[in-house]
Amino acid sequence: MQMPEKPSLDGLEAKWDAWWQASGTYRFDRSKTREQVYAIDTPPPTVSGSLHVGHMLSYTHPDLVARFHRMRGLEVFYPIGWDDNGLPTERRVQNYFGVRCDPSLPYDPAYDYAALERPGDGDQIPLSRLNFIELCGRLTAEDEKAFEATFRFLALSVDWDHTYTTIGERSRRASQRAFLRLLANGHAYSAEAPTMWDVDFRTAVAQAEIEDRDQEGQYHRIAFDREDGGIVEIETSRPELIPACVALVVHPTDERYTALVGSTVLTPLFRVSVPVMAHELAAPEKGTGVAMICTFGDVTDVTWWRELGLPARVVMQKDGSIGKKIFGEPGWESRDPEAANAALAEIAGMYAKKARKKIAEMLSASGHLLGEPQTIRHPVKFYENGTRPLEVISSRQWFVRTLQHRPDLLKRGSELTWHPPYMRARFDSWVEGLNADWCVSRQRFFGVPFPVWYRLDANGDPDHDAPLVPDESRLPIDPLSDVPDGFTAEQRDQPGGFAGDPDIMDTWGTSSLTPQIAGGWEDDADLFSRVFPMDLRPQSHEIIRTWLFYTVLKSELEHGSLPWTDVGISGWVLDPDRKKMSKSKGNVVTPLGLLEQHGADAVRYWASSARLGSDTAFDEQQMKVGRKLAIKILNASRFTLGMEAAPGEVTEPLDLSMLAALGEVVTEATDAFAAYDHARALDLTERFFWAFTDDYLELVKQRAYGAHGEAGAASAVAALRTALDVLLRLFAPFLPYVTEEVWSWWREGSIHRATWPRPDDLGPGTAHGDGTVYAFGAEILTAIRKEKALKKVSLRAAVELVTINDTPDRLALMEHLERDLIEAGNITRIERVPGSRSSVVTVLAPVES
RNA sequence: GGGCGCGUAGCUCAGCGGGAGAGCGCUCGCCUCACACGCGAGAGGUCGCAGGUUCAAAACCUGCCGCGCCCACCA
Repeated sequence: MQMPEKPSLDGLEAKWDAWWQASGTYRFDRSKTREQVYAIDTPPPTVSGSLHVGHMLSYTHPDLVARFHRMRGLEVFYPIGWDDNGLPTERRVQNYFGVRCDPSLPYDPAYDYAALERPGDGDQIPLSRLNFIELCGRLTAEDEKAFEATFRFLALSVDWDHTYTTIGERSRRASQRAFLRLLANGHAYSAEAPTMWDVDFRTAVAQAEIEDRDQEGQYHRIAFDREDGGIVEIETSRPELIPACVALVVHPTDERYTALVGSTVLTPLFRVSVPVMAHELAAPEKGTGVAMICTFGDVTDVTWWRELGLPARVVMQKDGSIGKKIFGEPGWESRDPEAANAALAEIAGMYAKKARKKIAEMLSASGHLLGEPQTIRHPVKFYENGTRPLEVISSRQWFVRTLQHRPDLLKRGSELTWHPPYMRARFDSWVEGLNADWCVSRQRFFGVPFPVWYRLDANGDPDHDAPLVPDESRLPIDPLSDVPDGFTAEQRDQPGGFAGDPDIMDTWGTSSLTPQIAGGWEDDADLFSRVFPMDLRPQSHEIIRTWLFYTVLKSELEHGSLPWTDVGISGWVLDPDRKKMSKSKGNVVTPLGLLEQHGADAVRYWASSARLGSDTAFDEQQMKVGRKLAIKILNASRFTLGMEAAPGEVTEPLDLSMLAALGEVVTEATDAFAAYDHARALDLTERFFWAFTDDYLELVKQRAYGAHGEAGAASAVAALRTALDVLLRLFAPFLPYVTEEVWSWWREGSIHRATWPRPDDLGPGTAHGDGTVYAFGAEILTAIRKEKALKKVSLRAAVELVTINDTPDRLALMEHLERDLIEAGNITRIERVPGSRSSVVTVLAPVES
């Protein structure tokens, strides 16, 4: 036995991480069949900055499950990826290097990126699309190394030979293949349609990436002139869109306005004749009950525009400014084109906010603004990463059908086993609230391109209705570099030639395929058959509507099945103010700093004590408790294994009773773990362990040293070792480093490949024993200690007499405890008084001077 | 506006039909030959509020109040 004189936690992480990697402890054995495999669809963290404290929580949870099932004999498929593609990375690269992507520039294969690596440079150096993509790849590769180091410190038992990136070749191939198949079977389509648009990033965004933010705005009460005299009053928070107004709308049953429906009114300033129409969505209680329909102020406008068959007069441009249009031309008829053009010229080029103020002034001057604008707070839609409100802009985009699959998706949601179950409500409410198909194209650069080209007609106009697609064997392709079959490179962007689709996919277009990418879908059909559908999707709750939803959708459309059977939802880490731990705070408290300060086992202990689904307070105190537990395990192990007496048969009733009690813990902890309640499994184990060291060790210590002969010592040492062996394995998923360290002192191989304990491991005695003797012994010991504490004497202080008043049944147990108690309490004599009460009276010996 | 979750000792939480609990913190002790990075003991709570069901409610039902989150068409 190799046991250090003074055991310590220092350096355990580096030592065992290296050993695990070298011995392939967590390597996936792909010879196992699907039934023998437990597969986890690990979240690929976004590589656009640093890990934060929340990651320590949400990545520890699946690791606990992985280690539990691995020890139970399943082969665990536990891959990990890095989500590097997407807008957050582009933004980070732009800020980090001071560059911007200019797709009009030619690619420079010899570009000197080293010259750029001056963080903080504010210059906007233009880079070609491919150079920009290469630069993104360089930075994310650095981040990925740092992420891996932190996760390995945390002891995630992933197979580090099995990693992927979402911009990598396998991910691009899988994403493009999935897209082509969706296109082929009609689940994907492109359309020129109004979509939510971020004017800063200049890209379409999907419903899932939109969030409401409460903003200040102004209600403007505005008069529209009726052509037969009189006015109609409307209220709007967006008067700058009056030039884009195509109609007014009222509710069909709103008697105030019934007579108006069918008439026309003139828009103020622009003098455009627009109809007053009726539609169910008009809310009589909002504003005046008359709404202005613009192309497009919001998504309701889109509905009205479509359902009422209105024309489009768009003034909002893709950069968020008001464009120049010419009134008087077809589609832009006005009763006074000159005035209309003059009015538009006043606001052209302005962004929405400025134009709003300007047009309010103009309306005021013309007498169409009624009263003062009323300041209000109202929800405004933003892209989740954006800073300016979204606009509705009409453009050509790719969509994946979701609306028509709603019933199937709800059914899939109900087939999933959710941990905790109530999280399913979030999935359901999201699916039920879907109002648009998934807009999956982005007008960005660092992502997976759509693998399609378009024929150009003689005028050079693309034929979007019949895209040219590559054979799947060519994937992945870049349509802006690669050439479709039957064409030559010279025909690119030439009339009669072809053009590549310039867009990339929503980052979720790739992330929604993590089970397929990690599982080797099509690239490695053999592997895929052994891991898919997977067992567990661990994730946090705020991405149920994105990652979880899209993954279920893709799996349904491609495989007609769920991608996994179980979902485990981790909560958030809250700072002491009960707010979600913010990025800035997360940067002050870095994961690596925490791991170094408290030790990985301690951080894992904190994470493990949080149940799935519930948010958790960031609590370094709890990490200190975890560290104390790990140190206690070291010391208790050293004590147990340092006993000189040889272990023998467990014969003493106290020893058998302790093992029986531990058997109960094994059963309950196993059940809890199997039900994804890791926190309960830890709690049960920890509770037993502390009582084990405080009471059991104290009770048998002297006997184990040989105070009552060889047989008594042999029984105690055997029981101690058996208990230690089982406790170490129960602790192993939570505290992988300290348990591996102790295991290495006296056992072969890794504890993380050892068998998860079963009640049978506690020996035959447990079959007919129970914890009664052990519990009673602890109770008496506590009573004696209490007396000493109250008398403020040492726990070694001699006790002259202990009188135990109790029922005959319980007193009978003393037969098995008396000798051990006398040693543990330094007692001269124990007297038993039969009765009905349960009490212990202790008489201390006089203190010797 | 709809939905979900949570309100138990100063803090973090467990308990979810019959004893109000744990850890931390606090107080008081103890160098006891595994551990002073330790050990022992103690104080501390009308279990958010109000009704109801029950022999019995922290736990079940109803209604409030508070907190957090998810969803919802910006007039």
